[in-house]
Amino acid sequence: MNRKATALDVAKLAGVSRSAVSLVLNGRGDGNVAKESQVRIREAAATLNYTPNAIAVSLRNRRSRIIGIVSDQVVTSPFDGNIIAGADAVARSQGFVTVVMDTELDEARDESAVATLLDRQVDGLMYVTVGLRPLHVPLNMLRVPSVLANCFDDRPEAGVPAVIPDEVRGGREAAEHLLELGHRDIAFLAGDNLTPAAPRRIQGHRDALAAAGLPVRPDRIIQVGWDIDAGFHGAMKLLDGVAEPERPTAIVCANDRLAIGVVLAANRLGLAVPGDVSIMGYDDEFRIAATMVPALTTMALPLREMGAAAMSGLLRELSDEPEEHEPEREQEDDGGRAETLVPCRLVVRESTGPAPAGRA
Amino acid sequence: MNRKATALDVAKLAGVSRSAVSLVLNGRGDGNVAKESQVRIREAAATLNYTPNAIAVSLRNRRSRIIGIVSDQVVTSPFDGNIIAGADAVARSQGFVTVVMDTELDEARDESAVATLLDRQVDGLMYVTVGLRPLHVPLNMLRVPSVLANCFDDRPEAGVPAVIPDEVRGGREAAEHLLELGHRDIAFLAGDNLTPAAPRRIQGHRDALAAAGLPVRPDRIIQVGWDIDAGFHGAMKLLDGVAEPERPTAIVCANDRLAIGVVLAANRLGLAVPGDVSIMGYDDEFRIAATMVPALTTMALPLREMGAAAMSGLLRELSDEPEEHEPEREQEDDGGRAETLVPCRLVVRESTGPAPAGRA
DNA sequence: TTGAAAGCGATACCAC
DNA sequence: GTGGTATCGCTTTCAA
Repeated sequence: MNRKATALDVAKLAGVSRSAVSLVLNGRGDGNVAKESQVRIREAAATLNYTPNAIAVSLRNRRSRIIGIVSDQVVTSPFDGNIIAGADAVARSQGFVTVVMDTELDEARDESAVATLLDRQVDGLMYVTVGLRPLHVPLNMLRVPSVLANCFDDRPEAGVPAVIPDEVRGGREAAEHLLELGHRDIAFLAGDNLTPAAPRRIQGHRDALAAAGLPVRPDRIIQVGWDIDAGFHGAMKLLDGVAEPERPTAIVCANDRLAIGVVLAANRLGLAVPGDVSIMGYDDEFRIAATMVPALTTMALPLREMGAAAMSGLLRELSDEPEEHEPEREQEDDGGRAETLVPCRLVVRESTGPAPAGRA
Repeated sequence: MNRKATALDVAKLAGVSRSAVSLVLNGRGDGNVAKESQVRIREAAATLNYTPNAIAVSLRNRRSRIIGIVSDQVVTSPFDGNIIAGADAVARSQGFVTVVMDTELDEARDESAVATLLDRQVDGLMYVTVGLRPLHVPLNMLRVPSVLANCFDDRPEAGVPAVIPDEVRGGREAAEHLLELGHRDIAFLAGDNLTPAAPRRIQGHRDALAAAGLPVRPDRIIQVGWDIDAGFHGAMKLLDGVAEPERPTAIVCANDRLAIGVVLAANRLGLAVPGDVSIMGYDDEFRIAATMVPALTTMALPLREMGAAAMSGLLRELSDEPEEHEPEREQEDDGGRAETLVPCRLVVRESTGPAPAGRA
């Protein structure tokens, strides 16, 4: 066990040539190598505890069965890690492994991370971000099949397929849930527009209200921030000292931390959730939404699904063009960059309920 | 740009041999290659946009300047990502890159993750966990210099250095903060003992009370769980319907989510924080502790520092034995496995204050 | 000062 | 059916 065994060691022990070893261990033995030799080779490999040196294999084959994942800060931040989990599961199921490099949001490191990965002969690349966002893909990413998860390149010529959540629909279905519960005065709390997630969710919200024939009051859409304190202050503005008929009966928050702030405010004001006011979150943040008191009704981001879909697409592309990557063949079949929308999932828990009597 | 340039291309363009290229580009040009050739080589490399094929280099050198990081679920869970950030920063500063593989808490994948990394010729290995925990290091990890971050192997023969937070001291200093504010009746809320973090923090808490000559009431140590709802119910037990003189004036939570639950309960009961009861968190969870209402006083886990310390130690070991790793030389200088304790950091915010008048 | 040649470990073609 | 050999891209030693 001192130094790892090589194919040559196996060959010697089995009394055959290196080529025979290679053929047998790669499943191409039948019809090429005598059955008897095959057995001896396998035995030798087993006793020597032989595994091929992956470096040598990739050097030779110019392909590594490794998918490189570049993350803007998925690894180091608390969010969206399940995108990577979903991607990794799919990759593993097809005999690929993933390695991740995190740039900690430093765009200057994009190119070099990709270069490092490319130098290691990754077969494909995936770029993952925390939160939906547009970006310019690092140019060298185009050298191998690539995919974007939770982000997209809005320059049409980029041509890198993207997998993102269907935020508009998510916003719409959140509102529809509340509408079905009889709410007619629904506020929406979100952060800034730095991420397109905010305007898209709001858009869906508006769509739903409009479809229900309800007016969209501008003062019911509040963009305050993304954290607990923002939710708290936003809710105070909406609820504190406001007479009951003027109070919204439900508040949709663009993430679960905002919702925590809103609940905190409601508690402070002596308002029952969901008795007096229904509160929805968004994201279904792990260890947050489900354990809140009350447990948060929320719109779950399809993180694992997104990662899985992105990786599936990437591997499909990989197997389609087994030999050489042609960056020229830019246009997708549908004549543009492919953008896959994955639907969010409504999770009903305890923080939403019927509108208070008389307000429906 | 179609196919990557190789050293041979550079040599041809510069009109020299491949060896010359190698020498010059690796800084060993002076004294071996004519100054003039050196210039031509560098120019050629630049125009061809040449970077050495990392795979070939590692095959040749049997070393890659890559550190493999195995994570139990740091990547995919929301916690402790900054350990990796800290480690990566140090590695990068010394010309190493890190690649991460996450096992999603599936111990069966430990060995294979390490094997994959080893097959790629990583020069060193780091194992990182979410939350302090004991483990059995994968055996094959001993083949290269390795280090544990946020975890430890309690079998003395393992001999892998570990970097972990000083939880006992953290628990002690949390209590001391409250003691200094005049609190005399302090409760402690934690989760189960599945992670040694709980008993260690409690130990520190007891130590501090004992040192202050205060009794440690068993009913003031409550182990309920790690999530918001656990904090809520624990707090209700402590505070609901309890007459003021019998109520603890401060509650230390073993993480920030528990603290959220406690604040929620206090709000519900009409108790002011910190006016009626002071509440401390632990971890300084990103985007949670600082933005709570009120902002949480907490004991910050030194995640970045731990990652940095672990990586520094690993790289030091790597440069100490540049040639061959000898797994035999097991004993550390101090005669046992080295365990580095990194102190936690008290962060005072708004959720703690002086004990209520008459209760100090 | 320069270049030829020998590996690093594995694969695949091609004679035998 | 089998094994020799070129090759992947680079580093390093050794002659010239």
